[in-house]
Amino acid sequence: MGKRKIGIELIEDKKKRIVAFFKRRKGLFHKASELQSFCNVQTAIVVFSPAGKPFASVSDASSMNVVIEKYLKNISSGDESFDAVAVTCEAEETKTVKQDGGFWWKTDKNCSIEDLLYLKNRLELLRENLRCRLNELTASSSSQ
Amino acid sequence: MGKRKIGIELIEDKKKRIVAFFKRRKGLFHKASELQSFCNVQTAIVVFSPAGKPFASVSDASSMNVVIEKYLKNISSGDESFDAVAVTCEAEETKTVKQDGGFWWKTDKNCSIEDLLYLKNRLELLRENLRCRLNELTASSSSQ
DNA sequence: AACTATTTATAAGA
DNA sequence: TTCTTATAAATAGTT
Repeated sequence: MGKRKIGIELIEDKKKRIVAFFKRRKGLFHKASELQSFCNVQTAIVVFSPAGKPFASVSDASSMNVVIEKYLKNISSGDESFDAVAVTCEAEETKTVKQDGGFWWKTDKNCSIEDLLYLKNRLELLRENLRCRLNELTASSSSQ
Repeated sequence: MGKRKIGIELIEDKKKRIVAFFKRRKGLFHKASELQSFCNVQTAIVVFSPAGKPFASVSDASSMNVVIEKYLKNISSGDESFDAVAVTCEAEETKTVKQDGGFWWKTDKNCSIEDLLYLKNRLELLRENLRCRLNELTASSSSQ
């Protein structure tokens, strides 16, 4: 949107990229707040700036936070039934990008078993990483 | 946006609300993916539909780790500026999409309403538990 | 930070 | 939902 259309690719000019990031982060959060107001739903968004600074937008004290909490709770309790929903995108992935503006969210109608298994594996990896981090924290504090 | 401007308030007509939710969830995730591509940044969004169905969009498999790691660090350092994740859900949504070599969008198809509500509840407890656990760890280590 | 030419997103309607 | 269309919003490039 704007004076010229830009392709779905990294904005090379660093300065422009930074400016675009702030404009778009603002826009994204605004959209989230509209969604909350119009539809009365919870939303949680986390975005890291190019410099690595986190920005978050949460509809209330739960959403994302809740996700993390639940996840950790799951880890500590050893409950294996936890099943979260996760989606992955690769920012610089350019393998099979569609040209007509038809993006990933408007294609498949069916979620394959493979997709679900892949997702499940991703989540299990995440849990393991969290477990390790907690172990570190626990170890460092108990060793005092 | 559209043929008429609507105020920032709940859309009373339930049917219109559902339709708006669908459109806007799609738009929100689209904006997130653009942000990722244009600025090469990580994003994470989680949304719960009025019916409690979770929808998520995470930039990549490791970003969720990053988000949580950052979240842990932020909490322990007392930095409250952190915010993340947006989620949207739609009661009858039954799509899951994968495309563009890494872009994922999972709505749901194989999960029951019960599963989703369970997930939602689990998520809503996560943060509190995390905070408590970190407080314990911080307290025990700093008191040494 | 503002402005504005354009592109996008989307509320209604079919 | 799905598509089209009239409008409102977002934003790229510019000042």
